[in-house]
Amino acid sequence: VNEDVVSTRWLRAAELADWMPFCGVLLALPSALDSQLRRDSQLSLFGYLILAGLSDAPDHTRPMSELAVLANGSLSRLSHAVSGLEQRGLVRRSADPGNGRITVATLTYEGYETLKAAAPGHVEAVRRLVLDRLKDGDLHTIGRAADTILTGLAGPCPPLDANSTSQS
Amino acid sequence: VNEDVVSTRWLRAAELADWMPFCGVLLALPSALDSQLRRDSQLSLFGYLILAGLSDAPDHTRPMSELAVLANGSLSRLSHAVSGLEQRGLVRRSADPGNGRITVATLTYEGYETLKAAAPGHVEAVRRLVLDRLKDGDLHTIGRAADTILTGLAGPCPPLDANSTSQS
DNA sequence: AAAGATTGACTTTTCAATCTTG
DNA sequence: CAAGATTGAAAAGTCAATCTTT
Repeated sequence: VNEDVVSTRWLRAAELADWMPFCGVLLALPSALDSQLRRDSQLSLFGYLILAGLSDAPDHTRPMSELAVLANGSLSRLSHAVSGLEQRGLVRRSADPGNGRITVATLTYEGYETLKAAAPGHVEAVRRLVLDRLKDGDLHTIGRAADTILTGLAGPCPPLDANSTSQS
Repeated sequence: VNEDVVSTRWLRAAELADWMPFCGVLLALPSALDSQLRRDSQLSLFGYLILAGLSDAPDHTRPMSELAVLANGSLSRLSHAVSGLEQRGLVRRSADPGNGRITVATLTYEGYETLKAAAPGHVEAVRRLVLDRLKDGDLHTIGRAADTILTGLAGPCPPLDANSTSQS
């Protein structure tokens, strides 16, 4: 019993049986949503979230760092992505009048139209791939759980060293 | 009320409130797991899944296409990734004796050792970031739901055209 | 000097084209 | 010609270094 399968050695079988499909969804669902958006709207999922994040804001405008959090990406990733959207005329960048070190991004008219055009297809995909497949109440359970997980993702994940020296 | 926020126009508020954090986890959790593995074990999450997939197989050997499914990636992505692992001596490729068009990947001794060394830290991260934060039963609910979603991800996600012409 | 953001170099992923075997 | 797999070029993402404003 000591030369067990590595991937299962440290997770109990019951945990593993639930973690593995979840992990699969984690890896495969974003790709699927991304593909749909690219195919039907020439927009990445990240790009979509950027436009959506701006559309929610007063004046369709937000500081970059705020937008990065909304779109679940690093500031650097956002900056690169916004450069692309800006070149396509979907977003405009400008310095915040009140604070020179803040850059705000603003949704252009075309950006808004692009988002409006992309939304139905994206939401349809979310329904078809996720919402419609869940049993009643599952979405809510998942939503609450996700909220909790998200909180934990803020802090770093320290390496394990002297503390949990698991026996072999 | 007609110039509503685009991102919320097509999902009911209750759905959105649960979908948004889930979407956040979808985007941010893989990165977090990836970072931990890269930092502590010089392995990507995808690379880890490849090694883990092989470690589960008889003779530590699997056809590429089988491995691609296990690791939740495309064959092309797998091929590139295995090239990297092969150069580092963690995996070996060879033609299947029984069927010349099948390439099988085999875990080397070093690959197995690398996986063994990486596993505790990875599993610890999974616990810390996910499992420990879930309420009793939530993991199982999520696991079942994920299984269902995964099934749906197999088929394509057709574009929406003449069918669901939503009113504005 | 720290916050906010950008940049460039490097790595990873994707997409379409290709190659090889059955 | 279809299945299994690889390749190369282009796109996207990550990381560390940098720049500017406070």
